[in-house]
Amino acid sequence: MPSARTAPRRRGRPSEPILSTERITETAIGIISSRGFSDLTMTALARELGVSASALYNHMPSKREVLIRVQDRINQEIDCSAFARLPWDQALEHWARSYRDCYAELTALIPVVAVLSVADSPHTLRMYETVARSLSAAGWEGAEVVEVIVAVESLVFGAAYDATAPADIFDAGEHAALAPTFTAAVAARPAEAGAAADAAFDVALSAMLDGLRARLTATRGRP
Amino acid sequence: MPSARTAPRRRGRPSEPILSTERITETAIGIISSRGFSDLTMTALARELGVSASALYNHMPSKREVLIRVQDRINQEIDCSAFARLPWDQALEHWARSYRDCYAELTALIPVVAVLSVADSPHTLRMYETVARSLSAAGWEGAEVVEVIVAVESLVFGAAYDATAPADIFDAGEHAALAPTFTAAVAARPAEAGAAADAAFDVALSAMLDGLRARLTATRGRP
DNA sequence: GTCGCCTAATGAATGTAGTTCATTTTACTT
DNA sequence: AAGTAAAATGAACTACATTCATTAGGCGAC
Repeated sequence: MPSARTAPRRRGRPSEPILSTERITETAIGIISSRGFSDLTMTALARELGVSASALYNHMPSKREVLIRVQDRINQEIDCSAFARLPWDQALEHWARSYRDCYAELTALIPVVAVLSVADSPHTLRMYETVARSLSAAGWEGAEVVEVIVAVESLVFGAAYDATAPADIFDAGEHAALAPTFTAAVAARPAEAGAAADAAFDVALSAMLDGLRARLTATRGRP
Repeated sequence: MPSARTAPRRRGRPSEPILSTERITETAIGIISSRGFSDLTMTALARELGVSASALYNHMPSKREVLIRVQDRINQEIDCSAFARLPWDQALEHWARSYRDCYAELTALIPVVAVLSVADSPHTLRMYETVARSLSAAGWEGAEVVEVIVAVESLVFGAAYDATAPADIFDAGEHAALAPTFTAAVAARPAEAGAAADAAFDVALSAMLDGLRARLTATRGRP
């Protein structure tokens, strides 16, 4: 409980440093987990750390930098273990599901991470290397390796949004008469939002993997 | 040029209304197109309309509402014409490409639209109905219709981010030694960011469509 | 040893954005 | 003609990220 302090610290450098990039990053993740992404403000982060907001800027140049650190840490949670024990396609499926689950809780990070250079994120880079090795060993060649990764990742980010959408997102409301076919199809979905999103992700992911498998065997057929 | 006014308007209701939801929406789109999404502030919008910022709140309850209107208008730009003249899978491909192109320019809108109820967006709803009819006619049944739409849409949103990512997003920089396989694959990509993203989207979309085609014929094989 | 620099904190201030509110003026309704 | 609703203004409020001047401890060089 670092937020509970009795006497306000006096000015000047403390004997023992209070902050570090690691502590800031972990506290940021803690706030996101317990209170949600929108509560992650520099002020809230500072309060949680028992420090003034401006002190953060001695360790992080900007909030964006905090988010970059958070992202790299979060990506460690993505389960890449399947690549060590399963063929590329099954491993890719495990990876994609774990990836989506991670970011379904963190959709607010997607606009940041989707356009973030991997150069600043060593753990993320390690993850890509694991995937790339599996694909390469399976016969994917050259740029295709990256294209397959990007393909799955694109689906994952989009599906993460869908996973957090409210249950009634496709209810036409008063305009239902405008879209009878669509409305009927929506009515056939599971009532629970999570189940509906899961079903759609299943369809999407298995279709994409089927297509990728077909492409790989077609390519290997004519070397 | 509504932004150029000589005398500041005096207080009170004007004889002729200056604002309307339509005018606000169109001006918002104009700002996004000419100056970019980040320049779309309520203040900038008001200035462009020759009005004070608070006046906007007589017509829109929040900025979010402005974005919802913008989104519904933007979705009219998505090309759905292929559904009238091509089989479901080819039409879906045309639609997905047009959809991605639209949102590649507007990634900042994705977090809003991806979780937005269609009830407030009649044009979006009409688009879904067009797609749903084509899928339904092709033999997709019940909830599958929505699942296919969500599958393609998820890919589209993710790919839109990828399309706007900087060219060096996958450059490992000083950590290249950590990821030799991945780095080699990245080096084989087209140098130009747009071309690389297009190639990845091609792989993703054609894989997904191949998989969906296979699923449909498999289902129809055993009724 | 003490001088000076770097580091790491505080607290005040700044800038931007979205939003609210009291007020004013006009149009519309009865 | 009176009363109500609509549509503008301008000032104020809030939240947030960020900057700046200031203060104080740690530490290496003379």
